[in-house]
Amino acid sequence: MAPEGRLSLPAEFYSRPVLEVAGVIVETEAYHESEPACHAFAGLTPRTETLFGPPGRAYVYRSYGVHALVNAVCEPEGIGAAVLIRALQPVVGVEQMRLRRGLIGDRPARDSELCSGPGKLTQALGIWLDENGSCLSSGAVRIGPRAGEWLAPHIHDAVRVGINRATELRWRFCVEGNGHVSRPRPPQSRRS
DNA sequence: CATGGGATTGACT
DNA sequence: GTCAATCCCATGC
Repeated sequence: MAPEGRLSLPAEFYSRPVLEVAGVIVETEAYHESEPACHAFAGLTPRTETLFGPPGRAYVYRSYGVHALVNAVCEPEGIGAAVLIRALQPVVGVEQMRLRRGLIGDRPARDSELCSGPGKLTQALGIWLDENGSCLSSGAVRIGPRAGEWLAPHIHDAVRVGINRATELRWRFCVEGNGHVSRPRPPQSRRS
């Protein structure tokens, strides 16, 4: 067994490109055409074309004129729905992420500042608007199943961030106690 | 055609 | 806590 512990990695793990970056999704939000916070609520428009398209593709749009935010399109084709990827725990390519994120003030980003927000993570991963419509199974940006120590995390639900409508829905989902989620942090689970 | 409002972030008080 | 940056696009006249 490996001296440090429980897990050793197959050689295949190391066959990746040296500039590849990867992380574990620790925060998401759900959006559905049936509720007005979803872009698809307005119906099929040039902007929402990807949202109404086949599932398993990336819906990437510009936020506040500045940031690119990435979603995983869900539900059958014809239904506008997606999951916004809001935060990652960085795993592979941390220094590449740090380069992409640039300076925070006068210093490099801490690990917890690399992907702790929907705009931050697209910057850290190098995702831009041209990824809109790309396949999340076979494209440059991929999402895979959880594995190992990240199986079955405890999930905290909360109201979504930065929206004014459908605020009753608790469709924000964070891995409880994880230090890589975005602000506002969900309250720590209490001792009982 | 003009307008207003963001699924945000980082700097600053 | 406040605020500007920055631009697409939905909406309304």
